[in-house]
Order: sequence, then C-alpha cells, then structure tokens
Amino acid sequence: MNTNLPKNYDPNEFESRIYNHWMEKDYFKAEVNPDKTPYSIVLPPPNITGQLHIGHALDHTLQDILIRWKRMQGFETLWQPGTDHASIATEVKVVEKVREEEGLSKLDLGREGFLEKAWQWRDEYGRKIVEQMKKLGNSCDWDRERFTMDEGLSEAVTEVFINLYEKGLIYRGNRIINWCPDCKTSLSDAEVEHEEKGGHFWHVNYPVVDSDETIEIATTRPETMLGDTAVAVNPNDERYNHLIGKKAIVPLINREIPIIADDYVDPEFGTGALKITPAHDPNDFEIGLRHSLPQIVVMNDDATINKNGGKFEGLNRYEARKQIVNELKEAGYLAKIKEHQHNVGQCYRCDTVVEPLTSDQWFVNMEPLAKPAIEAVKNEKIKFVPERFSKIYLHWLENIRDWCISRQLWWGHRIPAYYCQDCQALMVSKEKPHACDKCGSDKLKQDEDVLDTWFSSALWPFSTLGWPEKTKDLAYFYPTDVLVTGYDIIFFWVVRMAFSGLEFMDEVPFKHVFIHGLVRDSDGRKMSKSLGNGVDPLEVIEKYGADALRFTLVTGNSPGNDIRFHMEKLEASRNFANKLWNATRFVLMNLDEEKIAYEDIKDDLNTADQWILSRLNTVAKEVTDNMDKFELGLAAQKVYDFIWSEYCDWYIELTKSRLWGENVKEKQAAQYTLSYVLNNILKLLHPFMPFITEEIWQNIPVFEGSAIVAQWPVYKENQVNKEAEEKMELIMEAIKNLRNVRAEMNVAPSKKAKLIVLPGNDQAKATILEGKKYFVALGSVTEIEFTTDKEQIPADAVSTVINGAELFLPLDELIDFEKEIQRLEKEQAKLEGEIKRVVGKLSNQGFLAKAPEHLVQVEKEKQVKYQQMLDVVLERLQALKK
RNA sequence: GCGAGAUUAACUCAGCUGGUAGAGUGCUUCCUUGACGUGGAAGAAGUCAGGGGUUCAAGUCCCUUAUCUCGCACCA
Repeated sequence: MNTNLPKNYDPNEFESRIYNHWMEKDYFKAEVNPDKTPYSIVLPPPNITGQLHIGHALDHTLQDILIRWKRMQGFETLWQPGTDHASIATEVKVVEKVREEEGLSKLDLGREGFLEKAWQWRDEYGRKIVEQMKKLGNSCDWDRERFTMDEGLSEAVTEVFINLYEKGLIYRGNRIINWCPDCKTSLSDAEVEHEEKGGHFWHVNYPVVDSDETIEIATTRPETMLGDTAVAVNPNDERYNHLIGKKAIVPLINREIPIIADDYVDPEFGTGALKITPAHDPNDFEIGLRHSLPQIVVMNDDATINKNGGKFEGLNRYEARKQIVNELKEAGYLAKIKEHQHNVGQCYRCDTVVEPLTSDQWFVNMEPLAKPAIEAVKNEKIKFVPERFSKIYLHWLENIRDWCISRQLWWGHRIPAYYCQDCQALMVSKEKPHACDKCGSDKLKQDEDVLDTWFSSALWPFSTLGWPEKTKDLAYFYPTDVLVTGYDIIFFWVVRMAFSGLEFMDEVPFKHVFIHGLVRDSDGRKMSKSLGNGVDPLEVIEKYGADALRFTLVTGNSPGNDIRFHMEKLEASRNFANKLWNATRFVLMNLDEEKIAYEDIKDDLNTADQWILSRLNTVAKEVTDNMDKFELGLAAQKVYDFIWSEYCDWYIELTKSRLWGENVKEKQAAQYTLSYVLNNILKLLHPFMPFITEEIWQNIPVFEGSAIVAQWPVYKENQVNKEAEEKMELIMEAIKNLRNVRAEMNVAPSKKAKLIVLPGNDQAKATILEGKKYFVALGSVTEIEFTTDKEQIPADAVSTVINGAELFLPLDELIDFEKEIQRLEKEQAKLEGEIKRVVGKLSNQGFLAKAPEHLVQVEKEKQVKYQQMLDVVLERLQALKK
C-alpha cells in the first residue's frame, strides 16, 4: 500500500484538523444515557486573569488522559469545562489596564462603568483560554461551558447564601479580619501567605499611673500602640502581680489603660507584659472580648493612620512606626531594640503586608460544615491520591476558623443583603425587597460588597450541572469521579467543594482527589512573571506539538510531586512521536489494500508474531492497572517502551524477511500482526498522545472509526503465550550476545560469518533453528551449522553462551586471541559472581525454609544454568590458551 | 514548634503491594541495512544520604541522624 504520510512527523500539519474532526463528530458530547455508566470530571475553571500557563497544561493533560481513557472503556464521559471570574485577581488586572490605557481609576469609572470593562476583559480572555485548551487537545464538552458569574451559577450562589443565612451558618459581624491595604479588601485566612522576615523588637516602657514604676512591653509593630486599650500580664507572674488592676499610660498619646491578667500571656516570652490592641491583632482581639476592652481602629483602608492616631494621622503605617520609635526614644520611653525574626502575613495576590483589623464583614460559621467534610475523608468517601494529602486537608479542617466571605470589591457576586436606610434593618433575599420588614421604609440599599471568589467555585461540581434545579444531568453525573488539581489549592477549593457538596447535595462532590505538583523551571524555581521564567504552552505546541508537550508533562513523574520542565525532554517526546510516525510508514508500505482476516492466518503466525501478541496483551494489562491507580506516568512509560523497544526495535525487524519473501501465507501473517499490534498501540497511546494516534488511525484504511472512540484493549488471560515469549527471549538473547561479541572484537557489521551452534538440549536447538532467519537478518550470520563434536569447531572462533547452547563465530583472520581470552575471562568472572550469590542463597537454611517455593526453584534453576555456562567458558578458555 | 516530601548513574527523574537497580539526556565506540540520523547496534557509569533495626531477603518496612524543599501554627 502506498503511504501518503510525509517522512517527518509534523504536528502542525494535522493537530488543528484532527481537533476539528472530533468537534464535528461530537465525540466530546456527554449525555444522560441510562445504558452507560457515567464518568465525570469537572475542570478546575481557570482564572480569566490571563493566558494559561504550563501548570494548566499539566492539570488539563492529566484530566484529558483520564477522560479519553474512560471514554474508550465505554463510559459516558463528561468533562465539564468553564472559567472562573477570579474576583480579586481579575479586578486587580482590570484596574491596572484601565489605569494604563485610559488613565482612569475604579472610582472614576464608577461601579457600572467598571463592571462593563471587566466583562469586556472576561470576553477577551475567556475566549483566549478556550482556544488554548483546544490546542492542548482537551476533550471537554464545550456545549456545557460555564462561567462562575453566568446567570445559572449566580443563581446557585444566591441560593446557597440565603440558605446558609437562614440556617444561621452565615452571619454578619464585626470581627478581626485580614485587610490588604493595597487591594483594599478583606481576605480569608487562606488568602494570607506567611513569610519569615527580619524585623525588630522594640521594648517600650509604659508608665504606671500613680507610681514611679514602668512596665516594659515588647512589640514588633509600635504603630499599633495608638490603638492599645490594655496591658496584659500572666496572673501567675510574680513580677507583675502587684500591678494587676492598676492603670498604665500609653506613651506619646497619654491614654490610661488597665493592666489586666490573662492566661494567654507567656511570661517567658519578651518581657512577659503584652500590650493589647484588640482592633489590630487577632490574639489581642480575643483577649479584648474576654475583658470587654474597647477596640480602637487606628488605620484607614489604605493603612494610613486615621484620626484615632492623633498627631500621627495621615502617615502610612511604616512612616508612623518610624516616627513613633523616634519620639519614644527622644522622650525616654524606649528601653531597647532587638533584632527579631517573625512571620509576616502577606496578600496572596499583591504581596502587600496584611493588616489585621476589626471590620464589619460576612462570615460562614465553619464548624458545623467542616464536620461532615472531615468524616467524608476519614471514611474514605473521598480519597486523596497520593494518600498523604488527606492529612493536610484534615489538619486544616480540624483547625478551621470562620470564613470571611465578604470582599470590598466590585467584580464578583454582590451579596444579596439589603439595609434599610431608615431603621438599619438587614434583609437577605434573592431580589431587592420593596419595603423594609421592620419599618416599611422603601429606602433600601444593597450591600456594597461581593463574595469571596471561592464561594462560587465551591459550588462548581453541582452548579455547573444545573443546581438548584433538580436536573437529570445532576442525578446522572453527580458526584463526579475525580477531581484533578494542584496541592496548592487544597485549602482554597477542595475543602470548600467538599463541605458545599455535602451540605447541598448531601453527597461528596468527587470520589477521588488526584493531586499533582507544580511545574518548575529547569533550575527548580517556581515559574513566575517576575522571574520571566514562565513557559507559554502555545509556543511549545507550535514548536513540538501538543502531543509532545502532553507526553513530556506526564512521563517520569509521580502523583503529587513537582516537575522540572526541560526543553530536552520535549525533544525526546517529539522524537518518540516521530518514531511511531515512521513505524506507521513502514507498516503502511508493507500492507496490502484489503484487510486480512484472523481466521485466514491464525495457523501461520510464527513465534515472533505470537510473542508480540502475547506481549501486547500483557502490556495492555500493565497500562490499565497503572491507570486504575492514577499512575499515569508509569502507564505512559510502559506504552513508550513497548512501542519503541519491542515493536520497533525488534518486532518490525523480525517481520522483514517474511514481508519481502515469497511465501504469501507467511507474509500475510506478518502483515496481520503488524497491523493488529499497531492498531492496539494507537489505542493504548491515544489518551496520552491523542493527535498523532488519531492522525495515523485516519490514514490506515483498514482501521475503522476513530481512535478517540476505539475500544480500550482488554487483557485476556488465554492470550498469554509463555512458550513463544520464552523462545523469542532466547533468540533475542543470542542475537544480543552475538552483536556484543562482534562489537567487543571490533568486527565490522559488513563482515558476515557462519554461526556454529553446540546445543545443550533439543529444545534450544529447535528454537535456534526456528529463529534462523532472525540470526541472518539481525546477527550478521550467513548460515547456521549445528554440531555436537567440539573438535569440529575451528580454533579461531569467538564464542558466547546462552541458556542451553554455545555459539561460535569463526572469524579467522579477524580474531585477536589475547583479546578473546580477556573477554572470556571477564565473562567467567561475571558468571562466578552470579554463582557465588546463588549458592550463598541456596545454602542459607532460612531462605530454603521460609522463602516461597517458586523462588527457591528459580534460584536452583539459575545455579544449574550459570554452572553450565561457566563450564563452557572455562573449557573454551582452556582450548584457547593451548 | 507540628506535619509532609525529597536525598537512587554526570544531569533530570522512575522504581506500585520487600525477592539479583531502570529510563531519558549526556558520554565512548561502531553503522549511509530498502520506516525513522528526530535513526540503529554495542558499551562505560550507582556502598540506592549516614547509622541502627525487622526479615531467609530491604532502594522498598520501622527507628534515628544529617542536608534540602514545602505546608501549618505561631509569642506580642
């Protein structure tokens, strides 16, 4: 058959075409189908903040592999795509863009105007992201694409908010929260990153009222003293016992504050006296509540000092700190300054140091929700892969604090709460109420804030399927089978989906959480904009193809571990694709137009055919088993090795003599097997490299349908052919040995030689005879001669031993006796080493008594085998030395 | 402080339920054989971080030490 495949693999030529083909045929479509078992995955919706990066490529590749594999196994597969509005992250980007392009601020535009810009941004990037995902080969059901702020999902958000509010699980309160002075919004605990930083410990003397004494406190943030409302000591601290109940004076601002006792204070730390600033420190806040202390917020939303800070008003917190320290020093209040390492909380979006402060916010009461989510993992309704991540999940949930969900932003789901302007009453409802519940006033104003972006993504597994409607999709596809995501968003997202699903669907949102690591650069650094070491997946695809990218990302790494991204590896993957491409060209060149039926050739399959068929069967099992365990890297490696080493390097070579020979039946048997194995190779490889496998499939007329919907190979026990495998292994071992001998003796491949075989048993003789043509084709052998008479063997022959036979190559003038003796002595040493090991094992009574019988047997067989081989080598050495 | 991971060939990494160490890249030598030089053949190269222990048998299980990452919690 002619092949119209070009000589070199060129992914750009066909990847888009193939993708369009799949789209036209609706292969990605998921429908409720009672005759099939559903298998569903929700795509972690990428943020619309920009383009996708290589980390997305990894995340999506893993999911696409699972989805394609399950589709081929006959499941009704749903891969639910979509994008996330990413409230704070996107708002930051849009603000930046408007400022750069139009010189306008958020406030200049106003809420409506700003949102218009944000939606424009969303349209642009949402589209780009989808384009990128298609380039990667994602087989998502695009008809179902959702956006966290589209109508249906927004309704789900409102529904959940109201529901939780009515259950008392959402409340509004004045509490201490994390404030980002740059983004000017509150943040949840998960959104604060802690970094160890060098700072100072300022020791300040607070004068005690009506006394000459002072009490020395230590602080890392002197500016917060403007908000001090107490000094606390440990009740058991004898140094300060006598001061409890007295008053101290805050220096510089001269406020009198009580000296109180609280167990929280650690006498060993610092000076043992703690200034209490309830409005600007989480621990102080708690102490303040216990002692009914006033809360004095001393900062504005941009972290400048407010009017409560007296003369420091208007300074930013660092200027204020500097000035306060100076004035303390001048006034003699400063006892000492010490270097101090401490953890500083920073905003996860802009790295600005977070300011804890009290503020009116909305919270979710987490404890009742966390409980079932903890249970679900403990009783394995949700399983983490790798298992160790369940610890991280559990630890976080077991120590969870209430979730601050309100954000002082515009881009997001506006909180469905309304305040009466007349009586301050609060109403929570889907639509704006016509009048106040309490006073009947119609002056109602909606809460200005939006919800934490993770509030909506928490609902993703069911909101995308139509919830709160009781849809058929929901009944059929929920719960999803596996969630694939990076370990970095377990807190943000996995946890919140878990409790949301349990609360609103009464069932876990996913059965498995398959965790992967981060893609790092070749030096192991995190990829980031500031380092400029990011890799654009589109550029990689342009150069190497999507298949090579996918294969690179999936091979050679294990679940949960980070990956270093090397361009060299991409080349290796591309080369592999090229190898398969050319193997296909070979097959096509040697295939006839009409399909060969198995029935017609089944009696003509030779040992090589039986061997590769048996191996294929085993490999299919190994690949499937690894997939079942989410060991996608190992699965891919198995396919790779089978294709390259067994199919290309050996099997194709083994068919050549028959393909080019006269015997039609033999030829057809080879053709059949080549084609059959290639067909199954394409299936096994398809989830990993969908484009090239489909392209090849479409180019082979006898392959019906499409690779994407081909049936995944099933392991059949009765297809294992141990005998053929053993025979081929013997032949391959012999050929390898011959090649090795020749290479070591520096014999040119063009110098062919006769092979003289001294068989040790009939079976080995039969196998070698059967493999004659392979020795000729692959071992530079001209003919094979059997003998039992050692005298017949020329003295100038080099030799090698295999299990059951001794092989000689008479190379006459080419042989260097000294060299041959050295080579044999090396072989002798190797065999003696092996024998020593085996004998050691077999003379160990413990081993004989306790090891499984078959392993003992194996060792015994080895002993005999190695001993025979050694005898042969020794004999040969003796002959040579004479 | 608590927890997790890593430590295997020059480099990057696999190695699942314990049974004589693997891959890719690089390196050395050879090969224009009618699929592929993005290729083929052969080869060198590892006290599996150190130390204990369990076991007939440990890279694999347990303990411990060291180094490096990463989470979480932090005491002002």
